[in-house]
Amino acid sequence: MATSDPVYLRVVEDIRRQITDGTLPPGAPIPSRAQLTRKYQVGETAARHALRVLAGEGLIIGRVGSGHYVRQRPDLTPLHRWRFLDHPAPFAADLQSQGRRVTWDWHSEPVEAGPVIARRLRLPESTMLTRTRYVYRGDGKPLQLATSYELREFAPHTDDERRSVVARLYAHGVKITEIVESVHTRVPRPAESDALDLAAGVHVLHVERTHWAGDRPVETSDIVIPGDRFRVMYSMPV
Amino acid sequence: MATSDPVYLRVVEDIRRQITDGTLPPGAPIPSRAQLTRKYQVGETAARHALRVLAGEGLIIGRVGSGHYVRQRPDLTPLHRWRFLDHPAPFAADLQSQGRRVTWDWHSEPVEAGPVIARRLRLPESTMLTRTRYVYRGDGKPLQLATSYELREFAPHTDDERRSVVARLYAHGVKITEIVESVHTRVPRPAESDALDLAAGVHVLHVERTHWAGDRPVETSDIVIPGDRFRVMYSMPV
DNA sequence: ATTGCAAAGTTGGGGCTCCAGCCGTCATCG
DNA sequence: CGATGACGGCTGGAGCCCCAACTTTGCAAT
Repeated sequence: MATSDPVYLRVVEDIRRQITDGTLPPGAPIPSRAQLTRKYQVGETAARHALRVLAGEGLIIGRVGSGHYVRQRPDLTPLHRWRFLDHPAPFAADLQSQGRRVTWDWHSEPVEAGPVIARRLRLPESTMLTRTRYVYRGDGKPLQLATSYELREFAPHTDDERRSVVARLYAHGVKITEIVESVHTRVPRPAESDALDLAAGVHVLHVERTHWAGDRPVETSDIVIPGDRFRVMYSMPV
Repeated sequence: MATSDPVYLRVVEDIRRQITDGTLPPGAPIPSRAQLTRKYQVGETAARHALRVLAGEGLIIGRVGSGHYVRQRPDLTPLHRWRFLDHPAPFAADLQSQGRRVTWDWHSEPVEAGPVIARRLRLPESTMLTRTRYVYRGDGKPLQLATSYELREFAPHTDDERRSVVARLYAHGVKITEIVESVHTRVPRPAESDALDLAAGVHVLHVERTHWAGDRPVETSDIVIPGDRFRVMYSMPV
């Protein structure tokens, strides 16, 4: 705008425009630091900063040794961690710190993908998937519903495999390059109210998470957490 | 964790701990770049990066020429902009770009603060405040309810003054040093459903915004925007 | 006592450089 | 023909430096 706009902004705005208008589609490589300095006639510092800003906005993702790429869902801000309103600790850590027992409930019977999951995994609706369900419990009451879906060949067998999706898929030769999370609050569905034993009017936080290997979604999960006890808050990795 | 943790993390973790455990209260000054390099025996680059990361987490705020300070609400992530799900433009810009008429509806009759607003402004409940209400309309239907409260002496008189809170208060010798926003989605209250003519089951986005001058809150506002058309998303300034 | 001003300190933008560790590719060797 | 290893490119961490713009402070002059 002004006569003396920061130099790095020129780079940021140009690349941002190319991503939002589709010139650079999801997965497309962004020029490297060295290339940017030549292309925009800026110093390396400005080029680095521009890349960091774009990564902070969730438009691109940097992969060490490889380069920067347009994220699969540049429209969704990456979630770094979220917090309870009256609790400084991140949610996952919070569960542990309160000494709540976590039980694993794994369903190995294959299920049909269905329209929602099929769209997220780019598969035909009739594809048979493995459904893994974790139910976190504390004081005997369910605290969270988490269901993940993946191809049967990736199904976990040991408890260790159940713990880390990334490590398990890596063992199958599938390398997770990106995790996309979409978070919002909403009214719980009847089935969720039932399962979580919710009082009327209580909201839930809904997290949709998809693991990508390159341009291919390979695993997706839904987490439903009851509560008006927190607000969704984001903290960006810098 | 590992043997070779980044240097800047030591600084980040130490300051973060001091903020979360109350050693550094809201408003407290953070050591400057030069002081950090001496105190932690790190380079200036590491010190700067540490400050940037903490600012990115919403724990501290940098003021040019003055220094870095603990934010008044380090528990709330600062909102940079938010987006529609199916719209790349930020919300405010979006309204303008769609050519929607914005009407100003300013109530000069003083109102009592009441418990919620009084707590946010740290005033007695009986304090008489000026209530300024903006109602954005498009196609004749209300699009957004925004109500802001402030001391009567700061009341706006011209349309220009109504536009910028920061500029108006500055004219009164009150300098805004920080803006704290808390955002969440929820079920609309009956009065809001009425005013915004909402269908049953439609959620609203609720933004609570407070302007701070030093350690004193001087103006606060509530914005209620209807819609399941968007998700709350944050993009941190880096 | 009040005003004005200069000096010192601080942030944010920017430049340059070096290096470890990682990734891909390509050529060479068994 | 397949495996191995070397090499170049890339990111992220880190160091040092310079400067403009801004704030704060303290001193000096009115």
